[in-house]
Amino acid sequence: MLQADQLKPLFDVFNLIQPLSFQVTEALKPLCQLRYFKKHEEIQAIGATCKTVYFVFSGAARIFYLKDGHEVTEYFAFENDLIIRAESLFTGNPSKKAIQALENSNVVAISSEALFRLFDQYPDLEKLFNKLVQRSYVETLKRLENLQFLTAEERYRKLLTDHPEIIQKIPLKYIASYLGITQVSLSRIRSSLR
Amino acid sequence: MLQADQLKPLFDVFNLIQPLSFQVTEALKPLCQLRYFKKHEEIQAIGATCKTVYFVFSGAARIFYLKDGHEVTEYFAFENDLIIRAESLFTGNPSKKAIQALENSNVVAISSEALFRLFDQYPDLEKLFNKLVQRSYVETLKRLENLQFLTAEERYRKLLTDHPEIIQKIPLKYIASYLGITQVSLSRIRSSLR
DNA sequence: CGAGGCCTTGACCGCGGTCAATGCCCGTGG
DNA sequence: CCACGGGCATTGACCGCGGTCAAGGCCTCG
Repeated sequence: MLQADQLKPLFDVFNLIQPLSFQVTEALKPLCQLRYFKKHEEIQAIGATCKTVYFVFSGAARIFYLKDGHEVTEYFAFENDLIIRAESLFTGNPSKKAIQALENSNVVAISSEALFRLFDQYPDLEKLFNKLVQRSYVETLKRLENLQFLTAEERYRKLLTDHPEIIQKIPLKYIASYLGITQVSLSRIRSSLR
Repeated sequence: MLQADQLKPLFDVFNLIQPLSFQVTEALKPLCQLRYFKKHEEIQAIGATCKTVYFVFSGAARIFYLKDGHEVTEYFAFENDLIIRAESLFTGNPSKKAIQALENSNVVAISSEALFRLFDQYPDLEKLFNKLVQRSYVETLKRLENLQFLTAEERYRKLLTDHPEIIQKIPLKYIASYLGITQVSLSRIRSSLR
């Protein structure tokens, strides 16, 4: 079970995005399940409909899907990052994507149904959720621009400056498909930069 | 000025996404400005901060930006489609993107500030807006997947089946950059399919 | 110490880019 | 009405980025 203030760091982040009253915070806490996953463990499987909103509490995770038999990584999440498979959560369709722990991780899991049920009572909670979604959307738009008109090398350099934590902590094979290239090409790009 | 029920078709679409009470509808109407743009006319210029939510009432429009001196099309909007430059509207930063009419078009323009001010009073209006944003987000995710791991030809074929209206109505030079390729390559792809 | 996963490197090739010439369509003015 | 000009699409020649296939080195872990 949750200890009294175990979730405080996460709630502090929420408050920076959308100030939450004491009441809202107390209503949200019981929905937060802290779950532990070992490195490489599956947090959600391909084919499940997304009915849970996750936050990385400690560790790291990724969203990936299968394309012609090999894995394509779509998103990396670190501490306090939101993880949703929007194309399933917002449509109700089963997701083709899986969520996997990349390190031993603690993850906060919130039932989306229970969360959404609180929205009428606590508009600020709805606002928080929507602001988080908006941030994800803006991030996705940036990635789209990069994929649309940068070379593989430019995309790698941009990742180096914008998200050095990814380069440091994540195996190259996952980074390659995230950048839209093969492991082999990424390896060549890296060696050409030295 | 707006005639009595001129906006009805658009509001009908809204109601399918999120049912709106008579009161909400009446509160929203005064915010809706119907504006006319000629083909090729600029609806919003590059550099402006996005403070307006647009809907295409009739006609067509696109969002584009400049990359190394030439235009990259990011989005096409047709009847009843939402147009926002999310990366500016949600961050408050000036947008590097422009909105342009592709045909003689009627566009519904809503001040985002005025709209957001109604949200506390009319939660259903906020829900409608957020559902529209969620749809845009899901669309963007799909485009990202396509760009990440389909060939140019596969992306073109997908556009043919998913959005034939784009192929029919939009000049190829705009479609090319939307697909992440050059006009020349698109031309070759098209000829190879016959 | 062996097995397997991850990264690197080499050889080769094809998709899509650039540059440039040509054709086509359409609006404008003589 | 035709002549001209400009924008859009097509086509050809050429090239380089990034893909595939395969071999080899290096860790980690059993």
